[in-house]
Formats: sequence, structure tokens, C-alpha cells
Amino acid sequence: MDANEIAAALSEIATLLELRGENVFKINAHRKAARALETLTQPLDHLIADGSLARVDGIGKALLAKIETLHKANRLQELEDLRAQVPPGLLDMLRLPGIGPKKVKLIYEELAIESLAALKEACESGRIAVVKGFGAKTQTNILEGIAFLKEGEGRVHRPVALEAAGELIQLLRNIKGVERIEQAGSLRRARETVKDIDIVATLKSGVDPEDVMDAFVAHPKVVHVSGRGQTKASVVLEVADSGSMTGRSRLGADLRLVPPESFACALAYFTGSKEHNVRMRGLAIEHGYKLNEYALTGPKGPLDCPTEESIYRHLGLHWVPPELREMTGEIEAAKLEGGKGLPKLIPMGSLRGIFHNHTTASDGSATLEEMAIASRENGLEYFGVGDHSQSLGVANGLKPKRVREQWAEIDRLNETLSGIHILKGSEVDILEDGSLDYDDELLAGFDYVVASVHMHMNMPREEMTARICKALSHPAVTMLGHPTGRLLLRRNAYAVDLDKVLEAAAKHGVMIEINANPWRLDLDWVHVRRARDMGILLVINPDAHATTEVTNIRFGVEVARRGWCEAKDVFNTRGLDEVKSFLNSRKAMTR
DNA sequence: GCCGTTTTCGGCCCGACTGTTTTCAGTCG
Repeated sequence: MDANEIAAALSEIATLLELRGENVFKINAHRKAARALETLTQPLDHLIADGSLARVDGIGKALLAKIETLHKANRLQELEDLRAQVPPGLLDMLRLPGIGPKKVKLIYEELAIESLAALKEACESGRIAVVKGFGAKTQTNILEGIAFLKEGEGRVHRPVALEAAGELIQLLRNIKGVERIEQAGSLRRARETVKDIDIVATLKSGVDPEDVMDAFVAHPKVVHVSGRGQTKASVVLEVADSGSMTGRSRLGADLRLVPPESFACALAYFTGSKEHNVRMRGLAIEHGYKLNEYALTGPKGPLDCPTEESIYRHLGLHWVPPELREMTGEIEAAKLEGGKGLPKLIPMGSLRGIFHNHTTASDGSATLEEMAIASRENGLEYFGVGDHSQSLGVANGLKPKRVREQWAEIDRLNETLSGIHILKGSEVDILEDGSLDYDDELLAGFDYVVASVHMHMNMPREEMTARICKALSHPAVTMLGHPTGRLLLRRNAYAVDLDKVLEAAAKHGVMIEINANPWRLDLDWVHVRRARDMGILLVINPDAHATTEVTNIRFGVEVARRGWCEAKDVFNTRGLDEVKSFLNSRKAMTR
């Protein structure tokens, strides 16, 4: 098993232990180890081989043994025993909002209910309300929860959540009395997908928080109010979502009202991540302080914390950008004394051109000229066309003759268009055997080549890895396009050993694409960071099929930031002249 | 189950809200 599969197994063990009512700290230890595996900065194979996995925080003797067993044998007796002991239906029941392991366990033990269907029936016949600790309200909530699960749940793509958050914030800004308001949570950390919107706000003195809460829960997209107090309200929104099968999705939104002097602490607290916060509170304790969402408090009372920077400073740290708050070494790096320093993250808006884009020649909706102009309007210096290659019939891939016609058109446009330069590229398919979809002579005519997999995605892992590595060894290949083929929330990455792919990319000097399409965002940030650490040059491409999609580059820059990238780590932060000479010298080298 | 520059035992983040209670347990983030 790879690191992510093992992480999933450890999480499953944690949940099953929870349902059995085992020690909470043991359960948390499994969760923590799972999280550590998901965010490893080096390949698991290496860490196991050189024994350094034992030094990863949260992995002790027992969990190390479990991880090694799962890695080698793909199974673990403990997990299989647990699965045999806990009815699988209990895991479904756990997905109900407001229902946790304790309640599920009680329902199972008292009424022998082990499926959602049986639970629904028990609620309808009033048998749940009479269980001790339960009541009429809980019974109604369970029924609502079951209905909610049926309507679809889970995460939404980042643009969907951003739009909804923007609307809520705008609504609240328009209420007189709201002083400061910011989005927090995973949205602020720029996670690829989002489960909840978190908003933190302060009120001017004399304003009644009830008025603000009233407005919040009355927003037209609110379909359910799941909680509402003096300082906190939780709602469920229904929003348009083109990425969902039904065209609509539901997501939660929380509003927190805090006193003005608490704003920075609340913003930091609700930005998370949870693991980052735990470490921050631990640091506070080491300094003799206490940190919560209201204040950083010392022995003589609250310290002055008007900004997040000041909180970090009191704890001996540089300010950590939200994108890095995933507890993957950022605290150690941020230490004012003895830290190795945080990266100077690639600034938003620092891309000067793009390489992987489509036009009406293949499956895009805008012409070459329209796409180039759209790029210019978005402040870019160069636009690289990367239409599909001949084998991709469904996407109207270009035969060599049409490629040459496009080159002629590019030459013409470069004569007439000002303020934007068009580069000749192609998104060339990596064929089933790892060869490329054009012959070497044609390939040599492009300024650069994006090599991507679009077909035969269900290959065994070893074959897919060998296929991609072979393609990367071809001298014409400049960059690997959407390296895992994942579609967020839709389709998993194809089976591939990414660490081997990264090694091949490093060996052959091939760049790796961060696909900025918010429905892909492939490569994921964990591997972006690994690639960066290996000295691989990254490139952010919108994979735009329409003029409006050029702006998607912002999502790619966010992923690069989450992967600790600086401007120098990303090829297209370079200006046109530098890019041209780089591409030319690379071609000269490999010819 | 993990961890240790006051520790190899005894801690392990903490507060809001809900629903059930009549002071609190469970859930959530």
C-alpha cells in the first residue's frame, strides 16, 4: 500500500475503535499518524528504507509496526478483526450530523440497530426518543439527517465555496454595525475542496448580535439552521454547482461573532488547521501562556494581539501564511531563533504567461486570437497554445497538417498583435506504450511540448508508471501535464507511482505542471512540495478551454503556495525573453 | 498509542452549542 492507502486504513481503525468505545487518546494517535502519512514531505518508501519513519512526529513503535505491515503485506490482522466486530452500517450512521460514536454505540447496544434503514424505522416508530440520553428532538434531527444524506453531502470545489462565502460576507458587510469580517477556515488556507465556510466578524459597540444573526440565517441560500447562539450560528446553504451531478450542492457555513480585541485570535483560531492550532496552543503553554479564540493570555492577563503577526511573535515565530498552516514543518521553520525560515511564497498575480491552453482548433471554445487577447487582458506577456494531438479524436486533436497551419497562423498573429506573444506548443498524448503522439520531426518544430495521459487510464500501477517515465525520457518533452489525471470529487488519480515519476522528471529536467483548473488542481500540494524539494521546476497552467478560464491561474498559484513554492520554483514567473532562451537552450541541448 | 531540556508516568486543546437534563455528556470544529 502507498502512504495514502495506509493513512485511510489507520483512519478506519480509529473510527472502528471509536465505535467500540476505546481510549480516546489511542484513537487520536491513529488519526494523527494517518494525517502524518498524508502529508509526508518525502516518499514513504525512502522513509521506511532508511528507518527515518520512526522519527516522524506521532509515529511511535506500535504504529510504525502497523504501517510497515500494511506497506509490505497490504493487510493488517487488527483491522480485519475490527471490521468483523463492528457492523458496517454503524459507519453510515456516523455520517449523520450531530450523531457521534457514543450515540451510535448506544443505539446499537440498546436497540440492536445496525443500519440507516433500521434507524429510520426506529425513529418513525418513536423507539429512539425513549432511549436514555435521547429525546424527541434528537429523533427528529436523525430523520432530518437521513434526508440530508440522501440529498448529497460532502465537499464542494473551491470556486463554488468562494462565491457563496463572498455573498455571505457582502450581505453581512451591508449590515450597519458589522465592523470587521473575514473568511477563515480551509477556504482561507486555500484547500482544493471545502466542506464548510467559516466567517469571523466583530461588531461595533451597542450593536445587537441578534440582528446580525437574524440576517445571516435569513440569507436566501440558507436551507437549514443547525445551530444558533449569541456568538455562533451554523447554517446549511444550497448553492449552484456545475461540478455536481444535480447542478446543486450543499455546504455548511459558520458565523462567529467575537469582541473586537479578540479578532486576530479568532481569525487565527478558525483558520486552522486543527493540527496547526494544537501546536500553537502547545507553544503558548511552553511560554507560560494560554491561547484560545479570544486571547493569548499570560500570567498578568491578555497580551496585546491586534494582528495575527503579533500572536506569532509572542510565541517566538514569524507570521505563518494561512496556506502553510497544515502542520508540515511550518512552525519549526518559522521560529525567530534557530528556525530555517519560511519560504517567500510565490505572490498571487506573479505569473507572466501560460503554456497549456486550448482553442477552437481542438476542443476549446475560443479562437487562438481570442485566447491570446484574453491572456493580454489578464496581464500576461505570452500565451502558449497547447491543443490536443492527433490521437485524441474526441477532442478534435490536430493532425500534423493542421499543426503546421496553426504555426503559420501563430506567425501571422505575432506580426499583428501587440502586447502578447504566442508560443507554439502542443498537449501531446502519451500513448499506451509511453511513446508520443507525433513523430520526432514534428515535435522538434514546437517551442515546447506538454505531455499528458488521456487514454488507457486503467492500467496497472507499474505499467502506468513505466509509461509516463518513458514519455518523460523523450527529449522533446518540456513538461508533464496534469500528472495524475484526477478530477476533484469526481475521479481519483490513476494508479501511478508519483515518486518514481518525479524522479524521472528530475533526471530528465522535465517540468511538472500544476493544473490550475479548479476541478483538477493536479498535482496536489503535497507532491508539489516534494517536487520543489527535489529541484524540479514547476509550471502553472490554466488548461483554459475558454477565454474566461485564463483567470483560473490564481487557483494554481494557491496550490504552489500550499506546496511551499517561491517565485523562482515556478517557470512561468519568468518573462518572455527568459522563457524563450530557456526553451531554445533546452532544445539545443537535447538535439 | 505517543511523548519527554522540570517527565518513562501521566498527561494528551478547548470552548460553544444542543438536547437532555437539573449540572452535564456528546458533538463539532
